[in-house]
Amino acid sequence: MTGDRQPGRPRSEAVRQAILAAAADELTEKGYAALTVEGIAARAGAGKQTIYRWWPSKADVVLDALLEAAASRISIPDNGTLRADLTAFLAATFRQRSQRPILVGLMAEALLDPVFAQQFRDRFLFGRRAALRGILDRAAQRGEISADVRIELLIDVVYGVLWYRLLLDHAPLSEAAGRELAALVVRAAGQQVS
Amino acid sequence: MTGDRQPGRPRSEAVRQAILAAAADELTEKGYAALTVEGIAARAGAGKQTIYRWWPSKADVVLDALLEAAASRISIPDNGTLRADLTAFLAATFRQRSQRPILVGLMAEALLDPVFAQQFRDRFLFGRRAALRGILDRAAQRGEISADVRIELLIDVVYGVLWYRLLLDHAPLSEAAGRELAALVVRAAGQQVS
Amino acid sequence: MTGDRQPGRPRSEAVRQAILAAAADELTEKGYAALTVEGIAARAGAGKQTIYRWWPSKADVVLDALLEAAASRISIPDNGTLRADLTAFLAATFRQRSQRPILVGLMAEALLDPVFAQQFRDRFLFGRRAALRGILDRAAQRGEISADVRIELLIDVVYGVLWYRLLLDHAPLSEAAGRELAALVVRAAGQQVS
Amino acid sequence: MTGDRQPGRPRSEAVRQAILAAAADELTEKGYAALTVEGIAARAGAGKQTIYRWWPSKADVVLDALLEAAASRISIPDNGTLRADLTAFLAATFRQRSQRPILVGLMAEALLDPVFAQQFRDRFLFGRRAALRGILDRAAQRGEISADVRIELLIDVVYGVLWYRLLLDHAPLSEAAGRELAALVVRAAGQQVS
DNA sequence: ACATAATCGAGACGGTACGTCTGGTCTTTAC
DNA sequence: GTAAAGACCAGACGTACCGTCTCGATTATGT
Repeated sequence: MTGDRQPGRPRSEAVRQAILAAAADELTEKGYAALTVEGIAARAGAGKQTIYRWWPSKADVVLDALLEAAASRISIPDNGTLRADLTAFLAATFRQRSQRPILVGLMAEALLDPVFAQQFRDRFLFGRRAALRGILDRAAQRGEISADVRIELLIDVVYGVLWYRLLLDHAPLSEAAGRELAALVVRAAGQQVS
Repeated sequence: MTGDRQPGRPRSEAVRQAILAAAADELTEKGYAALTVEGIAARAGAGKQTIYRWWPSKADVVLDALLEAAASRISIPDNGTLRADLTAFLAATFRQRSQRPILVGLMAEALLDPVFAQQFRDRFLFGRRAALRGILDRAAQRGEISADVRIELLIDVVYGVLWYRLLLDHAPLSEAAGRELAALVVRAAGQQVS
Repeated sequence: MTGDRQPGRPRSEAVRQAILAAAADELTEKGYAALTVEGIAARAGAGKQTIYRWWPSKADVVLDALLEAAASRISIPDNGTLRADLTAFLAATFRQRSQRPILVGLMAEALLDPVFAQQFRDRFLFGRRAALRGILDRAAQRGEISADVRIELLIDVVYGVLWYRLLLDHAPLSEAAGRELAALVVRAAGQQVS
Repeated sequence: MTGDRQPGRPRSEAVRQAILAAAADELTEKGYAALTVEGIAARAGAGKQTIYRWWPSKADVVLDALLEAAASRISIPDNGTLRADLTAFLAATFRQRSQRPILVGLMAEALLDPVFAQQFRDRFLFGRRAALRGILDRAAQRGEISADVRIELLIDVVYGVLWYRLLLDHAPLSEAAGRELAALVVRAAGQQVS
């Protein structure tokens, strides 16, 4: 009746965390582009093989590190109006500016590697979309969103602008920018005049 | 009007084009991630040094190849209404789907290399923004855009959605999608009800 | 008697020998000047890194290959007279004419690279001198060498003539030449008339 | 009757000397191994083509530079005895120790390149041999050299020891060493006891 | 004067090998 | 079986020179 265990030495949780921590440290120190499996292993005091055994690529390690750190999730606000909710959501999102290099690095990786791209979508991006979808769904129930506007498109608009600015870095991701974007989405979602 | 030439053998235009063509070929055959300077040189029948002499990185070669090919620019439509212009513009943009791997590769590079990022912005992205801005400016003169909506934000919305889908590949970039996006932008740009 | 081994995969003896063999083959096929680390690695089916890990330069690889092959050492003859010993020694030395390109190549390298020069002296040339010194020491004990002739100078004479001809290639290194040189050394070593 | 000149711009003597001087300078500064045609051309303010037009390799440039400098030849002494002449000759030779790196470099080149080797022999080494042969021939006429000793072998002994030490650098090339070598050659050349 | 012809500086060009770096895999011993 | 260590094959990196080539400019000879 004992919980069936497979034979052999069990995976070390300590090692796993050491690797994730090492990845995070290397990242903040040198940036994503200079990240190497070799470097992570060396800093973690781990063998390269140990990393390859559990993660298919360095991007997956970083993704795990990101998800590990993202325990402090963005809370989904509920202020009664779409504009207020959106503004709060964007402000909370923009506040995590320290994650920018990580997000940008992972996106670069996803662009170059379709296999990782799916991981990134499924384990990270879709989660964020779901949070936003919650806000918009509630707004729709309140009648704040016109029937002929697909909510998925609104999500694309919000995250599209967000990522586009994250990548291009041509415009600020300030709280004011959040307010402006929220206003635009509200306007786009609302009823047409005639 | 002085005809002063610098001394030494002049740069060979034939070689330049051979390299750009080779880069384009390698790209379509193997994809951006598998692109190497070595491979481009070999296919172009050129020395590696010749590439490094004129381009700081493989990304710059690809960018030049892209710009060279983009002689057949997207024409800026003028149909009298914002919705029609936008729909035509997006349709024309989406039609160049063969460029997707190139664009995605270059964006990945820009994310990893800030120096190249500036090149990419200045020589490519800003050019595309300018085209779109032309359409929106005309609409503004016609009074189709509310005074409290910044045109730059509308550009971010259009290209944000476009790039977000290009990168994520979670939604189609079809003509129907173009129509839907155009409608949304028109709605967001238009006069508020009350 | 402790069986302590250092951790990690041990160096592969098979690979070491494959590299030395490949070096020897490339050498006889193309000559020392055309020898490249790249070529050796390719022929040995080894990575370049593996060569650089264990040898500082291609010359050191060749030197090792030479020493490996020189297991069949020149035996030190003992025929009772200096003239007979010297003649036999030189004949044995000259017989290894196939080594000429190797020796010449290594000497060229030693001339251009002081670091390798020391290796070459210590691991090869001094060994040969020692062999000859054995012969001359025995002759000295027999009283065949005048007290006012330094044995080291005699060694320089023998190997000086040998190398000078090896390098210049202006006179044969035949058995007859060996006899003539032996005779001259005996004469130089012998007692003065008055 | 004018010395027929071919048409076209004549070779510039100034450039020729600038190149030889540049080669000599680079040599003393960086050593033979680090010498490059590119470096010589740059320092001389000359084009690479100009060098390749007149010299087949960098070694030939250096050889010309050496011969140019060797206008101050070693005078052939005539003191009446072989021992005195040889001692003086060797002392004069050893005194030019500054030439060591050049000689060693050229010898290395000759070892690696048979075509240059012939140049080096014919234009330099054989000249030196001839000087020594003059001394030995005179000694032979005076009866100082036994009939059964070939003069060419004696030359090999002298230059053999000289080059061997030049290359190996294991023993000094001092005036004392010259006296010792001269004594040995005299002894070897002289009449046998019995 | 003006063509002809060879030289010169400059530097681009196709190549080749360099020595380094990283990626993934494999082979040890220790636990 | 997992882990650290580190050797191994593979192959691209960016650099350095090679020897050749194409420019414009220069400097002579032969009309």
